[in-house]
Amino acid sequence: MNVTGHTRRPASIRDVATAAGVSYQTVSRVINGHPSVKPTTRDRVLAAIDELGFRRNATALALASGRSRAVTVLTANTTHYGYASILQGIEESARAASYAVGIGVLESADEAAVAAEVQRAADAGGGLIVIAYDPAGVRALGAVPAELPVVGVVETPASPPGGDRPWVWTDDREAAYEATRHLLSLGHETVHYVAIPSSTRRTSARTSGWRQALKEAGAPEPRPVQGSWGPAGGHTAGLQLARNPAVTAILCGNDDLALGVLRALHEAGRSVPGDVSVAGFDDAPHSAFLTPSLTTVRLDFTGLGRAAFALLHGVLEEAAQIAPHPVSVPELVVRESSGPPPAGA
Amino acid sequence: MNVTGHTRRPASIRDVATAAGVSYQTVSRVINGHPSVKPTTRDRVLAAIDELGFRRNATALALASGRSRAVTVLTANTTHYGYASILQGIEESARAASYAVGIGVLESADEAAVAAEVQRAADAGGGLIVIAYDPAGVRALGAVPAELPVVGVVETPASPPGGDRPWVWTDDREAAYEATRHLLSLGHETVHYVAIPSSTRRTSARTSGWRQALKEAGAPEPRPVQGSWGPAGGHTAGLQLARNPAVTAILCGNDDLALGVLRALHEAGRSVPGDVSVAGFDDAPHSAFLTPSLTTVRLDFTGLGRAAFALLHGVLEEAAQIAPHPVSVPELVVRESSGPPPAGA
DNA sequence: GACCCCAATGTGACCGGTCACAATCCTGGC
DNA sequence: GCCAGGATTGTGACCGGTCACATTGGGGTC
Repeated sequence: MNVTGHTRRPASIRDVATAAGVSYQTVSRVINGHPSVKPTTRDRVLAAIDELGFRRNATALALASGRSRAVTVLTANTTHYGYASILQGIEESARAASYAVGIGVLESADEAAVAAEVQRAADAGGGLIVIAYDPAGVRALGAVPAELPVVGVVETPASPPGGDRPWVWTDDREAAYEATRHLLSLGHETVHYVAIPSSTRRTSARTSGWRQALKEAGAPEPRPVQGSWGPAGGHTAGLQLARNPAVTAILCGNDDLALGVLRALHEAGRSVPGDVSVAGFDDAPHSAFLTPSLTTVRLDFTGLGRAAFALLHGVLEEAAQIAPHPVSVPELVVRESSGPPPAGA
Repeated sequence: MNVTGHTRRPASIRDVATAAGVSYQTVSRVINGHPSVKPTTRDRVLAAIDELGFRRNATALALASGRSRAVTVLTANTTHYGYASILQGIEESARAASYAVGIGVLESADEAAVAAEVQRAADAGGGLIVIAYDPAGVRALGAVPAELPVVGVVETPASPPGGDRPWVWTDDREAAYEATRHLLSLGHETVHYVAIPSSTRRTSARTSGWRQALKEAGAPEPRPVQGSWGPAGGHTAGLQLARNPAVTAILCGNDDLALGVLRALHEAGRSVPGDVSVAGFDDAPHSAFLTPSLTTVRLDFTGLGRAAFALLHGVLEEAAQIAPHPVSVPELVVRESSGPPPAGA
């Protein structure tokens, strides 16, 4: 360890080289684990490295070699549970692989703004992971230049927005299908749906899973209510649905939405699950502790993030053991907010 | 724009130079806005830049100049509301200043693990922002080498863990004080406290604000109940408090904790605010939509993040207009979960 | 018309690594 | 005892920028 105090510039490989009495190239070989270095020499170099507290300069490495061991995550949001968990999963495995993680937030879905963000991310070097659950993300994924290594975390793999690139996804369709079936199986005539904003013009995977379950059961298909991402949107949608006495079951695009719906029903004087059943999506940490606790579908966002990184890692290094389809299985969690419809209905 | 298709290596300043018939240094001057370049020349260079689609290589810039326009945020968590919001605030202003944002998660508070993370962050170059609301963060802040530009987001500015470095903080003490006073003013004999884990051994700012309010009112000071960060911890603590019929008011270290407490009280058959009043901390997005909606203290985490970045920015560049004490003012938000104590009490 | 000065531009070295290739050292085979 | 050939090690150039300094070209001033 360097105890001399004068820690001016950090030591470079040439400093280490002179200290060990070898050439800088030999030092380079040692830190890269190159086989043909005489053990004696290696030890001398390692001693010098330790003595000078040498650390390989990541910037220089990136410049000289081209590879940068870095991922930039492009996302429209960092605070929502799902997004944050994906990010956490990415960071976790990136750290394990000693990759640096950068983030870029897509504040607006505006074409120019998105393009600028993608550019910035590209400038950072390394790989890219784009969370494409929303219009901004989808647009960003599409704006990534073809030569850049990128993995998309997408809502649904069908009809890729950005060509044939690697994606990961959760089976939202199946998840929505199961949740809807659960509600129907309790005896509800049909299930209403409060949607999160769709990432594209097309019908979202969640919506189509819900629709399929209704169709299979021969249940009437009400028009989905458009929500936003947060509880406020759910609240608005919930007030609207609460006015309709025929509504006895509501599936929500995510748990925050469900929270808002729960509140709206309470304000409208309709009890849950006595009058109306509510189910959410994601199993956010607080959902189990609501009153009533929320029936929801648990999605493994962290695992999704890990899978995304693994995929990117495979693309960036040929040590690629890419899991073919890293789809995690959604799990229905039944809690207090769902039950049979009221006797009269 | 480059339309030739063959986008091999991106253009460098030397490519631009030959294209414009000048030396690379002149190109460098143009992209840096150096004054002494003849307008004619500048235009020629700009044309070449546009033609070749040149973008300055951030890595090379960092290596050659030393400055890297990057911040790394070190945090123990990315999913909790407060942390995520701070991160969002940082990213927001970093983007505005065209700084890259990196994140490093302190998964364990273990000394060696923390030191490793700090090292990694240091290797990334640029500045550092450490969120030091918890033991891992505090330890990380302490482990940052003196020569590294760093800003700490700390719980309380007194008795700095890392020497006399720049920090930002919110006035948690005042916030807790106000919340407690609010509950006392409703007529409660005293206020119980469910604490978030303290960042240090010492009494946290929130705890001491609560204590002060009690003392001033001459109210008895019950022992704080130790919670965790999430709803589960609040639930456990809440069940414990619910057993004590004397408890009529509970202040919680954050809204997630309060959520758990609310649930526990419900399970114990104690109504809120009829039997017990509950107040939280942070004003998370869902708190307004709980049933009952949560009385809490709103803290401007995003603003805190912005302030942290501004401070760091000032340290990194002498264009430093550092706001002296970027303390945002907490605001009490009274909702349904707090009210007068039951008549009999 | 000589001289000086400053605006405008170019040259070489350097940041801290890597890569490709050259040079040296040993060691065994004949 | 000589030489081939692999094991070790060293040299020079380069990645794409910046920095410090040298060089050129006019436009005053006297």
